Amino acid sequence: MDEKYESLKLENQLCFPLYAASREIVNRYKTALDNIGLTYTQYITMLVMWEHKCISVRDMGKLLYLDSGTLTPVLKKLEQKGLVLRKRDSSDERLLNVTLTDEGLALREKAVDVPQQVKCTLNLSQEEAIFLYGILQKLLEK
Amino acid sequence: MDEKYESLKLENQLCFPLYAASREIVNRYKTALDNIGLTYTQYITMLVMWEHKCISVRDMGKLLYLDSGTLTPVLKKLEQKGLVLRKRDSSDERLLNVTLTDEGLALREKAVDVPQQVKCTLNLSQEEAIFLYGILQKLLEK
DNA sequence: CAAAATTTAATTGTACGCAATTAAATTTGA
DNA sequence: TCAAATTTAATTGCGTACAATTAAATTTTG
Repeated sequence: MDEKYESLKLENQLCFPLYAASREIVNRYKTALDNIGLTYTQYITMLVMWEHKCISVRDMGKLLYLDSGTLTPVLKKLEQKGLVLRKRDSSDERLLNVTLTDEGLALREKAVDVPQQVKCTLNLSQEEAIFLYGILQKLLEK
Repeated sequence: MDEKYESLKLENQLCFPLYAASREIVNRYKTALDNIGLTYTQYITMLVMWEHKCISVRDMGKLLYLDSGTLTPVLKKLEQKGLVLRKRDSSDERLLNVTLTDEGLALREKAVDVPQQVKCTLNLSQEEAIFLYGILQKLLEK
């Protein structure tokens, strides 16, 4: 009788637990990130900086799937904190290069055990984690 | 040498693809939801309304893992659109009951093929979808 | 019973995300 | 070559998320 609307039940949505779990995990980072003075978005931005040392906003956006509308204010905040520098590329003034400062690099020492702190609070087996990672990558493919 | 920082590489984070995939999926709902005039948050709120007809903000919050800080403005917007009514519970004035209007119920007819429209754009097999669902539920457990 | 504790929704303030637009720099192509 | 198209970051505006606080209603407890 109500079969017609079966697909609209919350429990039949795949999107919803994905959305809820994402927020839940970001929340579990909160305590660990508070200790190093970063928000989650600032943290993943710093993960990119620690790997690349210098990168354009464009390339950062590709790695994080975020546009300048989101990144510009985040990067300005990180600059305020003294963790990065923002400077136009001399050979292409459209590009803005973001570079890691000594202070930004130093923060990595404090961030190094953040992943472990959070992993402890998750209930996934190694196998589940790997499978989940694979599926999520597939979802992210264009 | 750099092993110490291996855990801080973006590709070794489980949280990041979860966060990125969640945003990606919400985005894939955009076109279908634009057609019925809802945002994603308004949509999942309406999913609850279509199932329950009448529910308190408190219970809605438990189902969606959202607090009144998020829900109050969403529900006010849905009320503006004429899709729901907001009224204090007569036996406990602390509670605010949200009820579906005829217009809100009518919108379900237009929403009924939203899930199918979005599912088409995903690349997951039935098995993968079920496994993903199970893992996400596990993540959402307290 | 009455004071204290709890529950509930709303409000306030901060920080995203993202679409759309703008403006500047660069590249392309007739 | 130089006008048109493209690329890039910034800006603007809207809609969440969420912590912290507030205020009202209810429940608990001494």
